[in-house]
Amino acid sequence: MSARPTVLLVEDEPAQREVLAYNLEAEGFDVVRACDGEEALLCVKEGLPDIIVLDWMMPGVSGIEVCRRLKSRPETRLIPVIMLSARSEEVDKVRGLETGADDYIVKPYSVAEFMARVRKELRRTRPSTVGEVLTYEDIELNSETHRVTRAGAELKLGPTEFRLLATFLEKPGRVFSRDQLLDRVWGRDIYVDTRTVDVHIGRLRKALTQFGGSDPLRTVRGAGYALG
Amino acid sequence: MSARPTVLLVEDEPAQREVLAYNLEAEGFDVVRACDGEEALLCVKEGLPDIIVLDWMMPGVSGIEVCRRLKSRPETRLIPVIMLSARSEEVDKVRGLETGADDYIVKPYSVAEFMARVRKELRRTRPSTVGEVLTYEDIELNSETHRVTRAGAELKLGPTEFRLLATFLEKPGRVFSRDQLLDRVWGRDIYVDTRTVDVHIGRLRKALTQFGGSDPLRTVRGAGYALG
DNA sequence: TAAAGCTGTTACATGGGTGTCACAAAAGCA
DNA sequence: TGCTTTTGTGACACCCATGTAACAGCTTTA
Repeated sequence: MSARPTVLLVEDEPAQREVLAYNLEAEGFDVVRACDGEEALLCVKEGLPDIIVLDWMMPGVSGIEVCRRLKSRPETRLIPVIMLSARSEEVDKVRGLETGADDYIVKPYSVAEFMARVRKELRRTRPSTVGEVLTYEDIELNSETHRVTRAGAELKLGPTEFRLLATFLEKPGRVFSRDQLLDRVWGRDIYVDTRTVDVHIGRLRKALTQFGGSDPLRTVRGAGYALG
Repeated sequence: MSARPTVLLVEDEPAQREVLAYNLEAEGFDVVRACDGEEALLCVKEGLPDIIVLDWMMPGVSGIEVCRRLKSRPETRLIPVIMLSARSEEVDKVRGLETGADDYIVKPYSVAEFMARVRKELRRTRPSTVGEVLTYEDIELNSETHRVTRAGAELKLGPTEFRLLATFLEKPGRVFSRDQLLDRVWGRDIYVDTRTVDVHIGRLRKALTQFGGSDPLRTVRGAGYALG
């Protein structure tokens, strides 16, 4: 599956948030940041993350409430949730787990401990994540060596096409809207014309079929693109 | 590699120190003693030990400071460090781990436990750190003699190029970003311009091809560099 | 102490990747 | 069928990432 698991990091305090984000990104995770409960729920709706790190105390919708809602919906129930809290009382811990959180970290904690917990949860729920090779049919993308092959032949594609293909390979079959692709491939704060996506899809198609083979990309009119 | 691994034992209290030294020597280790942080750093500079046992509380440069310095330098980063401390508070433990210590033993401990931890760290790190010869195709790097050859001919390269090549040789094919290379080759807390990596890549390329042969380094546009 | 070697920075050339546009083609819709 | 909307794609100008020479500061060596 995904070589870059997506972590939804929900923490209202900027300093804390960025420290964790820095370490997660350094380890190769895609980090989606959220500052409060409402934003968190929105992000989950946008694109399902592979794991959620949730601060307990937040303005607005609290972490505990977010967790409760996620765990009560079938489509989000299986996403592991790690709760962060400043309170160490056993009572809180119990309540945290009762809402369905999969793990619970009490501040202060070391970054090493935090990373270990995240990896543990991901190992538990996505054993296939450990491999860094994404495949779909005869297409292989190795994110470690940055090489892409189709039916054994190496394909030459630019950085943008590479990330684009990687995005599709993470969730084969899923339809990505142009805006979602811009977010994931180009970056959240980049302003680029939507049609640029079309052009790069074209380039990716050309690259994927340069040695023959059918076009694996599907255009979903009015919605976006999908792999397979 | 030496049949007798060298242990650098840093402990200011003589009784403690001699008990540990006695047991280490009985098990066939070469023991180098140091009474404080400054002496410890000097010993490390003299000749790299295979493992370091470091007392937390010491006059002058503290154990935690010694550890931090060792872990921030590429040439000493891989030496395992075991911290000894009388404090068992969680806070201290966290701080100890954040400095990069590989293990942490809280006093009082049994000698058997101590020896077990030392053996464990050596088992973990020795195969890859001590006297290993790294190869890729016709390139050979001997970390013990600090010599590099290609197709049998000895290459002359500077310290930075040496560590750079060693980094690539540890994972041939893997793409390292410039930031990752700065972390691993220069050191985590060194601030150096990213482009410096490019220059040293160029120097390494020139060194590797000075007697002919193709350039084994691959530039991955927008991502970094890789060997092969 | 001088010489040699190494390092990090800067500046400049260059080539390839990028985004945008315009128009063609296709797909929906009435 | 005719019209509108959406998508495919060739062309092109731009500019950013990379390669590299030059240089000054620093450390090591003779």
